[in-house]
Amino acid sequence: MVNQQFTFAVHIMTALAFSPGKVIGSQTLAASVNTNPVVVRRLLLALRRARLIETFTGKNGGARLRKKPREISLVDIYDAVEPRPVIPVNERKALKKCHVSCNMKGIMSGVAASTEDAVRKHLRGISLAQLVRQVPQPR
Amino acid sequence: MVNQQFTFAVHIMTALAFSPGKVIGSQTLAASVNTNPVVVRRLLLALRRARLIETFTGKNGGARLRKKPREISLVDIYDAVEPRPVIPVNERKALKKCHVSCNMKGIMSGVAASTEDAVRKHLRGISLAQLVRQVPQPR
DNA sequence: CAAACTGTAATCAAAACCATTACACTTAAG
DNA sequence: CTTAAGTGTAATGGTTTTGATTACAGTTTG
Repeated sequence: MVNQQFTFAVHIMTALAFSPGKVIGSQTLAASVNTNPVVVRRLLLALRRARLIETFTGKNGGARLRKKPREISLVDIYDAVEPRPVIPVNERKALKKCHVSCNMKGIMSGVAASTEDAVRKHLRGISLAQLVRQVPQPR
Repeated sequence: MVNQQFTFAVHIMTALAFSPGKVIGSQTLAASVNTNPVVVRRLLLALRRARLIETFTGKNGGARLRKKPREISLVDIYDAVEPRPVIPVNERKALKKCHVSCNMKGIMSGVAASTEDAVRKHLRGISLAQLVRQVPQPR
């Protein structure tokens, strides 16, 4: 399986959205995701850079959403963690005497870019609020 | 990200489409992609399984398209090589006492599936003929 | 001041990828 | 019918990517 950072980040954001206003530590989040607190902290930094959350150091520190779940879409999270492109372009050098080889990089770049757009457009249509709503709420 | 198999396969198919009816060997294709013939042959097998090409063993062997480029879309190639999902779901076991943790797998599965659909739908709209048309034709 | 955190660097191990070697089998051509 | 040129396929190896872990300095609360 490839790069779970996006998956982890969505999990973290859903957890934060599930406890509105509450500051949650990386330890707790890591337990929910079932990974290491350092892995979580690295993602929290990325999410903070994207201004989706704020973090607090020191005792009782942790993270909290900066926007309402309704105002956060999955593309925001996607952009925050900057995963590698869905379709990687072959960067090796082309065979000079081959027309196809010489043009494939440009052609595939187009395919890769439009596919990336399609993914981002799709993710833009899914809000964090929608995901939180799918968690049974026994509160 | 999807691995380069899809990218390689598209390159191979474009090369085959560029020389209609001609049987091309894995050596030649490998040179165009700039990879190893064995890598190409493995992809050719996948493309054959998907009935997109036919292959010939023995001297002057190689591969050839079974359909017109206009009738082959990138999703056909995508399905042939079966890349890993664009969004991997976290398969680890959930933290029992955490509602979010217990439901994330289901929630992310939905996101992953719909994203995969979006990618496939996008690729369905791109034909091999369109790609070949982007190769300058000095013939 | 002590306890509980974050921020961050460094290191490790496992997994994913692709390249490569090797070789049996097939076919075309002389 | 023999040779050259291919495919089909397994096995192995090296590199890169990823995520886990350890370590520790700095921050904040009580």
